[in-house]
Amino acid sequence: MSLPHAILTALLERPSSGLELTRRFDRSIGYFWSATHQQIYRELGKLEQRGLIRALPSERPARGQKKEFEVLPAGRAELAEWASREQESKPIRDALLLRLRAAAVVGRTGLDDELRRHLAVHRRQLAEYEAIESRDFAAAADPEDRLRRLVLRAGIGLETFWVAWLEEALAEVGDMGDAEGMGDAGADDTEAGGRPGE
Amino acid sequence: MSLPHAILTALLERPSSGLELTRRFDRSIGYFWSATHQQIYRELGKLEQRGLIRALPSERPARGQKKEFEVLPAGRAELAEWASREQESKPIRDALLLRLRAAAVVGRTGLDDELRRHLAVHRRQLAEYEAIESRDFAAAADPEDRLRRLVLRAGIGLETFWVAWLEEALAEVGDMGDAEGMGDAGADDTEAGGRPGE
DNA sequence: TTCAGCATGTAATCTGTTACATGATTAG
DNA sequence: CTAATCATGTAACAGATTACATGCTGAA
Repeated sequence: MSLPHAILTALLERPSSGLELTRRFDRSIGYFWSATHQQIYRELGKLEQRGLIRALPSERPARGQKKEFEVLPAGRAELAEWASREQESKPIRDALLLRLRAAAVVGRTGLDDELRRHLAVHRRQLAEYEAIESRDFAAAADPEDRLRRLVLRAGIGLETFWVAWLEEALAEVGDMGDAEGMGDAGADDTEAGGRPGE
Repeated sequence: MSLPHAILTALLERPSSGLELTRRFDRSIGYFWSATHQQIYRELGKLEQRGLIRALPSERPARGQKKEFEVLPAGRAELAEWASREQESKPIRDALLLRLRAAAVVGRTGLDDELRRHLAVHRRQLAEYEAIESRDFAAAADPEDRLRRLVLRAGIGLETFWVAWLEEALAEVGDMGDAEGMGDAGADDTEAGGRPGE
């Protein structure tokens, strides 16, 4: 149930049309909560029905015409309530880690190319975040900007971690030689977190 | 499309029944790809239909009776193909970061309690990973275990990051005083990654 | 006047979540 | 024999993804 709240936050920061929101989700908010335009339009419809946002009056409201939304007081209240509610964070869900685990059983074909590719992606993302930080938050003073900077620093920290881990992984994998580990080594009991209790 | 491959990996490591898989997903594999028992049973059914796994012959196959599965050669091939295929990693999707962003607009009520709560969770998880590492991977030698250890080290790195970031966040938020920032400060143009291009 | 790009939307499908249903086994 | 637990499932729904459909606007 986070997408509607992501949209409310974005609309409070600036009233926007569906496509404008989509573009902003490709950049700022979307850095940690992505959404496609289909999701956004559907959710805008629901939020309007619930009376949390409204379309700004337009001369010609029609299909293909721009339609801007703003947050109503009920929407702000709903967002404030959600933001202060207890919520558990979801566990990690990362396909690359899963693939490494699979590679331990079916072989490491193409693994180092893939690690290198991901390393390049994370290095680029890290550089982007750092550019944003020095451009927009060189002297963050008010609480609002300090909170936004904190969020950005989470992105920087995460990308920094991935870069470091991928470098470690490449060194490890490069060190293993060409043996592919295709044999049925899966019969042993070793499993991260599992040896004694399986 | 990762859940079937997570299951294939787990079954190659050890043939199991649905509930056994569920328990293993609560620990090792589930640390980075979680799944409920309903998802697992549904997926086991599909994998069996596709001829990628089969149920081990049992005396009395019936409802309520344990039913163990093993991976067929076609399943191993499918997993090997998937593991070597190019795949993009999904962007970050974290509700806590979203809530910080919302808090910048609607106020920080209850935020520091929530940060403290998350900090405790991540500290506990980090300790758990570290215990697993020293217990199961004190002397990892073969490539299979080195890959599994690498995956575990990703978990350790991520939790380490979160602990550090949450400590930083608590210091920042504690430093902001009791002003709640409820004013309509959202009308300014500042947005992480957005100032010039919005 | 046609084409590219902007803008809004629908439909189908897949994945994940929550709630519930049912049978088998074992301890008291 | 009853309750707890193990074990396998079904159903309904919510959320996310992919593909497609439609209308408007301005430039070549």
